Amino acid sequence: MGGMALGKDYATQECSIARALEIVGERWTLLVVRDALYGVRRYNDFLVHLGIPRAVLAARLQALTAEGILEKRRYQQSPPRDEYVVTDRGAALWPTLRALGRWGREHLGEEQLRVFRHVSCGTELGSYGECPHCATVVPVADVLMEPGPGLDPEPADPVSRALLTPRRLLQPLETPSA
Amino acid sequence: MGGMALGKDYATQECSIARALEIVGERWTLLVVRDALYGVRRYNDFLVHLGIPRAVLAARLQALTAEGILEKRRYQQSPPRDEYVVTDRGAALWPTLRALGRWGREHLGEEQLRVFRHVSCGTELGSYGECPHCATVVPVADVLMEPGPGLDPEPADPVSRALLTPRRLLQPLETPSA
DNA sequence: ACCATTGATTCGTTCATTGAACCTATGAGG
DNA sequence: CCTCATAGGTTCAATGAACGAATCAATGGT
Repeated sequence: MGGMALGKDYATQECSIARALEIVGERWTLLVVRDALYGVRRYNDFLVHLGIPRAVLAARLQALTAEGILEKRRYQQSPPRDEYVVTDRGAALWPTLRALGRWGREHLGEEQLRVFRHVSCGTELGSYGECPHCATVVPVADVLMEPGPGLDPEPADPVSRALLTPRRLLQPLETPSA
Repeated sequence: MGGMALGKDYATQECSIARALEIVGERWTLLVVRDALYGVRRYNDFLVHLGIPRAVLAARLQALTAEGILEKRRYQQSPPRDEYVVTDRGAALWPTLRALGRWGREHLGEEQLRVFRHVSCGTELGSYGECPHCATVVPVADVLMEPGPGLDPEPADPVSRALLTPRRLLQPLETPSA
């Protein structure tokens, strides 16, 4: 199938976690998926927001597309331009990212950088992305993201600035790009 | 503090997920934590179960200890021998690993390799590690792990064999070691 | 003709991973 | 006392991946 070059797979492991990490466990990969869930779709937006080397970004986008986590789609013909959109399989990584982010905040002693709420009731999400109030798993598209108290209110790059306004996950990001 | 050498951190990222990945995002690290949650504690048991290079294992154990995810403790004096035990901070990574494993099984088309149940009622855990019957999030120590239908019933190494018997998470693994 | 934008590829340097070999401390057996 | 076995590592050369700067390609605007 895709890459799976030497040393990239956990050969001896008979484990779903290991299989998952073979796909999304490389450096930068989960941050690309995170940005995609936040609504980032364009090569240049990933680039400036992540501060990732261009070659690595190209490799990750290709690998994620090959694995069906992102989908490459042409959004304009006349200078041919492509964007990368999360698929259902990619959106299904939300609970993992939510759990990881929550662990990071609770155990690395940070201020809250982003707040995630159930859009229909306003309740803040639990560790796995569930709504404690409604006692249901919140679909990714119904998650509202707001800036938390610890987040820089005047970030340098336009993508970070666009991500300051409260927005639903998956909602495509509009970049001023000027 | 510990490592954080050049290129190991996601410098521009103001994000709890990125902070978390700086600690547990390197190759092998989450599998070491997984094994620790399964009850593996000894250098040699990690080694044979993971098939990890010795130098990398030593580096990861040291880093995880420095970050307070594992605790190094002497379990016998006379030939001085140490074991690595998960701390609360390490156990708090369970939701992340649970979410990742679930994604791996559901989206990479695998048979179920391990089954996790609420020990007090026997109900299989839901998508986000909760008990559907008791309607609570199950503490890590109350999770019962059993082999699933897809798991090899006659594995080669003694650690995998010891992990075949139903057991609670965190419960120390007894290795026949002969 | 020239410059700007978007989405990349190429390339030399640096860093991390790998696997084999070696080292240390101790105890057991002969 | 000598040797082997065990547990827990360290050292090293070779390979692979990441980094960042430079370049390229297609198009459109002025």
